[in-house]
Order: sequence, then C-alpha cells, then structure tokens
Amino acid sequence: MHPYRTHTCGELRRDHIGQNVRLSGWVHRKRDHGNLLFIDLRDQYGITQCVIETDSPKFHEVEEIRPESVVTVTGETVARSDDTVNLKLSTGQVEVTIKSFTVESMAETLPMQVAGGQPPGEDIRLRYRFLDLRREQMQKNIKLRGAIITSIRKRMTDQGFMEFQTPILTSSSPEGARDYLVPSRLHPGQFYALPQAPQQFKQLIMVSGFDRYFQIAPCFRDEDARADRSPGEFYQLDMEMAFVTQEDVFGAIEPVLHGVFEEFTEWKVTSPPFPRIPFREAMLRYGTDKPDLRNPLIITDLTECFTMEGVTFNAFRKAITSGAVVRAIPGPATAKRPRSFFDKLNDWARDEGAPGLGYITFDEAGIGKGPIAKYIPEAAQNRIKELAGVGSGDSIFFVCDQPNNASVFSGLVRTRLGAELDLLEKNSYRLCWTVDFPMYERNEETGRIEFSHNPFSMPQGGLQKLETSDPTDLLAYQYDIICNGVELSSGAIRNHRADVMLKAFSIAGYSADTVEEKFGGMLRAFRFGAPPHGGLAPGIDRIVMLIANEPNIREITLFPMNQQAQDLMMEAPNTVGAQQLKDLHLRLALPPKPKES
RNA sequence: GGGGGUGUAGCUCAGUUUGGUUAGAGCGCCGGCCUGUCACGCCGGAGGCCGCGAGUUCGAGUCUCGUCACUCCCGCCA
Repeated sequence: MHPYRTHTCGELRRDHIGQNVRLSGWVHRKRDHGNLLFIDLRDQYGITQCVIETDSPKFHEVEEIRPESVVTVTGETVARSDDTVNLKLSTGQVEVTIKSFTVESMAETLPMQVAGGQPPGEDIRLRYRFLDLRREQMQKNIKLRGAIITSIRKRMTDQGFMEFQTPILTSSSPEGARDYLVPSRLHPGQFYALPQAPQQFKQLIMVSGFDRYFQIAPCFRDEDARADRSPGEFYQLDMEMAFVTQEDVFGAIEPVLHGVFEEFTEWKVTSPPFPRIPFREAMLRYGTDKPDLRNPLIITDLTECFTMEGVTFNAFRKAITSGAVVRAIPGPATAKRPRSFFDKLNDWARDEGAPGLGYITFDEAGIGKGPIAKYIPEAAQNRIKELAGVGSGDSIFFVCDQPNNASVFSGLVRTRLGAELDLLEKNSYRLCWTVDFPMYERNEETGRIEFSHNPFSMPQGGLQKLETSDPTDLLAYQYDIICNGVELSSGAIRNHRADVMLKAFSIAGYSADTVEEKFGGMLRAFRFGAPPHGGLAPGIDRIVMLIANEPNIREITLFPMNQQAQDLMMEAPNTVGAQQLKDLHLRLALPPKPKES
C-alpha cells in the first residue's frame, strides 16, 4: 500500500465499500462524542468523514489531534446508514473506519481558523497566507484562476498564437510608470529594470518575423495600489499580431474573452462583435472612457436648451458664454422622490467639488417642478424632454462646466444615479471597445502638446495627416476593452515606421536626437523591415476578478503584497547584508528617522 | 504626497454618541461529560497595555492632540 494514500479525500463512493483504503490530508473538523469520534479529513479534492470508536487502541491518539494537523488514516470504507448520509459531501454516502492513524505533522493552535467562521483581517490572512489559502473560498478562487489561464492558453494556441518568453531583467524605459530597478554587479552604477510590460519585446518579436505572439506576461510597476490593482506585479494576456488592422485584432481577441467569460460563469456575456464606442462619444454619453454598459442612463448635451429665448437661469447662461456646456443625466421615475433624495445628491455633488446638482422633476402632467424650473419656460422644458428622452414622472439632473469637467462629473452622476436607483443590469458582463482615442492632448497647465496615451500608436491618417492637422484633432489607432466599467486592457495598432515615429514625437516636443537616444533599439529595428502590427494586453487578474466576482485583486492572487507593497509572509522587502551591497557597489543614503519626542 | 474608514481576548465583533463598580458575546483554546455527528451537544475554565504616546479630568476603552498599522479613495498607473 502507498505510504500516504490510495485515494484522495474527494474520491470515495459506494463503489469503494468494503475496500481497505488510505487517505492523507488535513484535519478539517473533529467531532468528539466521547466514545465515538469523527474526523473530517480534507485535501484539495474534497472531504471524507473518518470515524473511530473508543474500543480502538488508536482512539486516544486521534482524540489528541488538533485541527489543521496533517494525518494519514488507514481503514475500511463503509456505507453510511440512510439516516446518516450527508448529501453536502461528494463522499457523503460512505465513511472510513480508522484502523491505523499516523500524525504526519501536528498543527499548533491556529492564528486563524480555516474551517468556517469569518475570515480575519487582511494583515493576518497575508501573514499566514498558507492557512488562508486552505479556506474553501480561496481554494475555489485559485483553482478558477488556474483554469482560466489554461483556457486562455488553449484558446490562443488554437487560433495560431505562439507563446513566447521575454526577459525579466531589461532596461529602464523613459515613458510610463516608475520602474523597479535591479543593480548590476558587473557594471557598477548601472541598473536593470523589471519590465512594466513586454511592450518593446513583443513589437521586436513581430519585426523578427513571428506572426502571432502571446504570453501570460508578468509586469512590474512601482506604483501605488488600488483594490483592483496590485502593487508591484501583475499579469497580462499580452498579445501581438503582424499584418493586421484594428478590426483583425478585435476579431482575434473577442472570441477569446467571450469564450472565457462564457465558460466560467452563468452570467450573460456580450457576444462578438462588442460595441465600438469612439472616445469622444464615450466621454459625452457616458462621461468616461470606461463606460459601464450595464447602466442604462445616457448623458445628453443640453447646452442649446439653456440659451433659448426666455430662459433666465443665469448661472448657466453666463457660464455658457464663457465656454461651458450643459450635460444632463436622466433620473427615471424619480419625480415623486422626497426632497431629501435630491438634497442628498446635491450634498454629494458639493463634496465632489461641484457647485451643486441642478434638477427639474416632471409631474404626472409633465409640468416641470423644482428649484430651477421657474427659470426655464415651457418651450425650453419641452426641448429638454425631447433631447434627453425624459417625460412625466422622471427628473433630470444638470451639470454645467467646461466640456472636460462637465463630461467627467456627469459621468460620476450617471454612475451614482445608476447605483442609487438600482438600475444596473444584474448578472451580466457587458463588454465594449473604446476606440479612436486622441493621439495628443494639450496639458492645461503648461499649454504643451503631449501624448495622450501610448506614444507608439499609429496616428490615423499617417504621416500626411500628422503634418497637416491640428494635433489635438488627430486620432490614434488606440483602443481599450472595457467590461462592466473596468478597463481590461489597452492596445493599439503600432507605429512601425521610423519616419512617422520621429514626426509623431516631434509634435510632442521630442527632438530626433532624443528619440534616437531613448528608443534607439526600436527605431533601428523599424529601419530594417518592420511589418505593420498591433495587439493588446488584457489584465489577467482583472478578468479573474470579474469572473470570480471578487471586489479585490488579492482574493484571486496566491501571494499578494499589501497596499504598502510588502509581502507580510516572506517579509519582503527587507534589508540585505553589507557584502551584498558591496558586491553591487551600493551605499545607502536613508532618509532621516523621525525624531522621537 | 493628500483625504476617509477601521484598530477592544488567538479570530470576528459589541461597548465609544451621553467619561463612572469587576470591559462583554460568538468562534477558537484548555479541562470534564457524551456512541451517529457532520457549524455535534452540555458543563466549567483560562485568556485583555481597549494599537502606541501625551493631554484634559477626582476618574478615560469612551473626550482632545500626536503617532503607528491595516484598508478604501485621490494623485500616480504611457
């Protein structure tokens, strides 16, 4: 007999009755009846009830065992009587009578409970992650993550994508996030950087003549954490394709994402092709470049209504003359809400930094009511109803500000109202593309033209448009994929031409010398035959998070760091020895310690 | 870097609004009883720098200030 097990803890059925079996696992629960004792033995595959009676010579030993100890049990698989069958367990038709019992590893008193109970605070869960991971929910999440990644790999390779590995020790890139640096021993004073993404490598793979690249790529960025953003490191489904248009990229990734969501959830999933929403339309109608399409509310521009004859709402009129716009968010079936409902929203708006949140309610007869209704004559009110698609029993909220601010704030109002009124479609994954991002934007503080997203994107219209257009009118072949308001990924058709790249950078104020210096490797590659190419890189962690329906990325990550980018289990980061520093030609220049008073 | 929330037993939390005897509950732990439980049950027990430090007060878990930790958000994340 195998020293540890003949079966797993999830395996035994009626078919095994009468067999002598051996199981190993963790003591999930112990129920001690004095003369009769049950142990629920657990491994990754399930739980099997083991039983021992007081007449057994092993009884005392089993009685001593503490939960979460690892033990090996040998005995006979026996049927449970009809009234003791447990349908909650897959093995609940049978149990194992303990004949022999070996303690492989006794557990001390636990700092956190594994079986049942609420999970403790995160610092304890992270410090004892190996215990936390034994909990049912974490086992489920981590298994799901593994299955999703396997499924993605298969879907990609089935489409002819090849998996590549790119370097982890590479060079610091001048654009983007803060790099993690690794000092070089052989080159004093020089540093490697961990890749923020294999962006340049995947483009170079295309230049190298490979056609369809993908990688479950680790990415490292030294930026502060969020609930949906790990500090330090995360994974992307990084992909790139040669000789493709934007639509070809969409056509390749849409079935992968749709398929993965369909495979692992019961929820409704947007079928390909996903809606494509131009950036400017997204900002107008949804007030964000990450529209959550579960929210049915649509923002409309009602500037014209407030300049109509007879409108005396001067706060808006005056702002409009200095370039402001009016955006409106409908509040369906809210006209009968008490005054406190509107006051609460108004208070919230002030907390968000807005002057307030104007509104009109339309009663059953369609008559406009509310603090500002009297400044807006009927003709203008009718136009408002017509444009915004509201009517009797609805209300409508107004945001008046310069276009960018108005967009962003009306987006917040839309999100807030959607949540408050419980309008979001339930049990649904709504996927869409945001496309046609502007290539450049004007920095409002400095007045300078800057890249608005990825400087390596191909400008729409190519070199000719680049030379003749107002930079802020230029669009890029740059796109994001959004699921339920969460950005899964950015991507682009890349700029594969050295001449266009130099021109694109010169518009953003980079001299040719600077570009040559900073991106010499890429430019050189583009001068020796580069195929048109493009791709994207959906975040694996966020996909898993959405499918697992977890609000927090640490719930679907094996060994995450906390918000301060510390690994509480491994105690990283940590100090290193003097010799290690010496080898790396480093001397510490620490900030002064805060004085103790 | 900034703002919010939280911090009380090994764990999850009540108690803080309105300062006032000995700071409670559930789970866990230890001891006892229990032959069909599966969140077993019953009896008993141990376990507290109320995050830490100052201050106000006759008296602070409770009020004030500072500080630390965790978390959420803003900045940041091409």
